[in-house]
Amino acid sequence: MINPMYLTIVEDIKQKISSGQLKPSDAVPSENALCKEYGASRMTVRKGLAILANDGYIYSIPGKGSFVRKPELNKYTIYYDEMNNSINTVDQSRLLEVNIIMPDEKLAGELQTTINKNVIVIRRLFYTEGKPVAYDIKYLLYSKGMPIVEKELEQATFPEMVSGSMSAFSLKKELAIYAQMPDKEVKQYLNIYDELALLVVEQRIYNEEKKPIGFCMTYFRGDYIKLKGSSD
Amino acid sequence: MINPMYLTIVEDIKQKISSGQLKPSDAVPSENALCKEYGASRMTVRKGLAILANDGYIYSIPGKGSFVRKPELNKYTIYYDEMNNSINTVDQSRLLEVNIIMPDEKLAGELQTTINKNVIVIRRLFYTEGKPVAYDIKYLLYSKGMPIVEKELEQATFPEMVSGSMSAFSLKKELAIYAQMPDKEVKQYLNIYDELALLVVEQRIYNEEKKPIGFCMTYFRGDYIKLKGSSD
DNA sequence: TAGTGGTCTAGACCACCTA
DNA sequence: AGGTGGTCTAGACCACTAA
Repeated sequence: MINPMYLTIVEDIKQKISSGQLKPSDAVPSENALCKEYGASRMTVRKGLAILANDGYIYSIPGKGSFVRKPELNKYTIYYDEMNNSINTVDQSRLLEVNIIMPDEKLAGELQTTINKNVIVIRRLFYTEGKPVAYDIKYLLYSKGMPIVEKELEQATFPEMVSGSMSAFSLKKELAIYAQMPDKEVKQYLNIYDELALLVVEQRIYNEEKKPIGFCMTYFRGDYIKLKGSSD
Repeated sequence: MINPMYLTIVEDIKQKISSGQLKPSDAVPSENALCKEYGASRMTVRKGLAILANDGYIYSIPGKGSFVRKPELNKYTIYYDEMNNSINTVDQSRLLEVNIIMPDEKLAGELQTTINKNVIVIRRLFYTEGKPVAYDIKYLLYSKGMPIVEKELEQATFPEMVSGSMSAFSLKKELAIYAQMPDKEVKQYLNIYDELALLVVEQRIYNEEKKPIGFCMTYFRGDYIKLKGSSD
């Protein structure tokens, strides 16, 4: 056999689901039935079903059976890196400001901290072939191990800045994406003289306990960014 | 015991990784070592390791061992539905056009078909509280089971339109997201009189063999859409 | 009570890697 | 040759569900 037996089971059931022979909320044959059908032991059958469950094809209810799941029609995976997107790569970065400030009330609320706690501000401009393509501003709660070398700060993405000071495995991250007209300040930074739309990406990073660690806004020239996502 | 043993193993190793006690590319103790450490059988240990591998914490190399994976810092999951986003819900939809056309060369290329094959066009306007918020245009290769009832077409999302004619499990989908200024046509449709940015979302749907089934562009008023994504 | 999935064991053989 | 992970077995006991 080229394939291990559990993969044969997986492929067979996937095929039955994809072809419509098994429809959402239909029952998959019981583990014992599959054992007999394939002449396999129960652990082997269960390994196959575990893979199907992990891939989102089925779910199991103790005492009842395994059933075909309704597919998630709206789910996509996106890889976001403020320095690289599907139509552009930042080849140069300029540090506009690195500072320690007291947050105003809005920022303090965003970071769930108080206005007398120090916050690091990092403002950068991203360039491609000498032209400014994005304006980036980050606010970080200080913690040990933060990069403070300018060369590092110029090149680091948001998660990278934080992952120096803690294991990146425990980070929770959120994105918000929207379109907006530039204000005067951003127009100046990005050399925008005529009408041009901005793509704005907000990033929030939390620790394991969902406490905010950092907040970031990146304003991309609309003609220099395209984000891509895909299912599976 | 409240937790099954394999979950204890999972939590222990996750904790060691999150705390930095085990770093990326470090070796996880071998299966036999874990068997002894927890007094468990090998299958139980392997079940724990399989979960860690599935969650992206470790990977295994036959003959060598299991190792801590570098976390994916840039990965996000986004749920996209042209009718619903994090700041707005479409409460009404108007069908502008349902038609069968011969594609021009650009569209034929996009759908990897020829200019003498029929293509369905569906153009819609989305409203919120009586105001137009998005202009939506879809091109579909015809196949059996397509919805052709107007009421269905008004309310269906792109994947829903296609999933009537085939199992949604076999679909591959892609998104592209960018910002753009509206042209005259879109300005009219969306009642835009002053400067307003558009968020444009392109959707592509493919069948199992990666052959295109449909292509869709949705132009959102920038003030009526915010897409959200998150890690894990 | 019979059937279901969830957990777990104590073996086995294999292919692979390192020394 | 000895250790590693990958596959597989033939049992076991449990909690849950349904008739």
